[in-house]
Amino acid sequence: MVCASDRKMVAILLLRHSPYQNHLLAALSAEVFERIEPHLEFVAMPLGDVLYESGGQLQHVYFPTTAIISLHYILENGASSEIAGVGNEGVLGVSLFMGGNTTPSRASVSTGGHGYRLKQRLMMDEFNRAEHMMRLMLRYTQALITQMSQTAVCNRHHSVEQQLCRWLLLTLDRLPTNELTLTQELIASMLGVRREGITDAAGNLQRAGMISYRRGHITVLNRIGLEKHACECYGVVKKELCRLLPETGKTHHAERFSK
Amino acid sequence: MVCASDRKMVAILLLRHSPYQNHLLAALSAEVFERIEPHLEFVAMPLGDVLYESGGQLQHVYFPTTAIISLHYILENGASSEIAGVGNEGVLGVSLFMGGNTTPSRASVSTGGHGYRLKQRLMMDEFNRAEHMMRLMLRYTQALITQMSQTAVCNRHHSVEQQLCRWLLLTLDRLPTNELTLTQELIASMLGVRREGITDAAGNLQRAGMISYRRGHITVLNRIGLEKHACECYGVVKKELCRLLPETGKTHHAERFSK
DNA sequence: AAGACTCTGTTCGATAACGCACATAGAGGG
DNA sequence: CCCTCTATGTGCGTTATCGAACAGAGTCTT
Repeated sequence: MVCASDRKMVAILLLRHSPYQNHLLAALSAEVFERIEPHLEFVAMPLGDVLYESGGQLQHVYFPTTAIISLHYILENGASSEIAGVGNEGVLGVSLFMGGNTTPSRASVSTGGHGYRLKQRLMMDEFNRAEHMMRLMLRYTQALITQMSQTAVCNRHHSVEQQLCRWLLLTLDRLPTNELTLTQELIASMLGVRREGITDAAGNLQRAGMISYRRGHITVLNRIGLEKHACECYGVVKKELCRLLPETGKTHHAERFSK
Repeated sequence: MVCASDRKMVAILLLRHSPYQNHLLAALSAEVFERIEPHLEFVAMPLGDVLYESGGQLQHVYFPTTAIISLHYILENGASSEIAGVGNEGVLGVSLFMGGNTTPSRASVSTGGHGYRLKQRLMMDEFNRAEHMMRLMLRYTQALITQMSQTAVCNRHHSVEQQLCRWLLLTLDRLPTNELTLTQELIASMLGVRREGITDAAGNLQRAGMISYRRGHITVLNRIGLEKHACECYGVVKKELCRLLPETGKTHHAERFSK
């Protein structure tokens, strides 16, 4: 029988599906991990899937590996904005262990992929039983809080173009490639602006040589350029994540924030 | 010797300073409360006082009674926005027990008054030792998360006038009177908009008979009207707070959200 | 290969908020 | 009581984003 850390290496080397692709799961102690592993359920998360509806009861927490989940709030008039995103660095469903069980926002898949989920009951048992799990989850929650506050300030003070840069970078950090598969329409609904605004901004970035795109695909050509063009918000969110969860390791890119 | 609940009644009847004026402290079990009471330090919180600076180390958590604290984020260019407010319904310094110890925002007093504080060390001891304290703090933190997300969406989609209504209502809920003592300039910096924008919006509300104001003082005349005029955001934040912390009792007003 | 559909580019006027300049008017200190 | 300081009111022109309408272009289906 191989031990947990061996399996971790194997999974990474082969780039097969593995719970270790999620940074939080990977940061668990061997003891905790081995206890929950049998209960981790591998799930497909196709684009658009709604994992929970505003006010609904949470049955699971989700640890995305290749998928990205968007938490967004839908106003009475139908307008909406993304409040935060959750990728392989995090977990969906913090309200479960925070004690609220529901939140007034919707969680839907913004980048199709896979992930693992854990039943509410098991998560709570673990949270209450293992100091380690609780600390990790609370620190992640604080990183999420940072992301939300930053979104609030950014919405008020920065241009659509700057926000687009921030959003692209945050999304890129959760992907293994430098190509995003999504339409301008979708990005617009994430940022809560008009689709035309994204067309404008993306056009500018393309002319500046930072990105290149075609129907439903965006390739980032110059990451450093994007970072310079983005507002400070990206850096703050990134730095806080690294500070709060150093054991989750560095993301694919963005080494300059990993200090 | 009087017991805790006797003292609570006495404090309320006499309207003297008492830790029970803070809803979270009041919601603690007698056992926990009696343990921390000797360590609660009564502090004055004059307008403008900075309780902590972005990135600074937290030495205490603060439980406001009559003061209101504003968490705001200050951008590199000096612009700023309030991300959330903390009054007698809450506690300042959640990052302490969430495990981060610092947050990238500034906390300053937006309405002068008083409160109690507890040393970091004692707070942590209690958090780790008493299940009750931990649950309460986590549920409050989730309410705070709701407030932050709502701020993000509100910043994007609602007019200055609607936001002013929301802000007035939230502030009013934390005060025993229906008069706020602050300048338009100050409100503007809270909402992250121009002072002239507030002058406009406040003028409209006054003409509509909902408020009346003079230099540095705003009196709310028609609370129901304000609620109707505000965006949905106020109600959502309020309802979540009541849902998550029912034991903190209803606020002075806003009974319609206490369902 | 053709057609349908969806995504992207572009236009136009409308609107909300900004930035600045300056006038007026309370409030508090000497 | 006057004077000064600061808060509030108002009027510009400027800018960013919105809202709606439509043309072109890619992609997928049949």
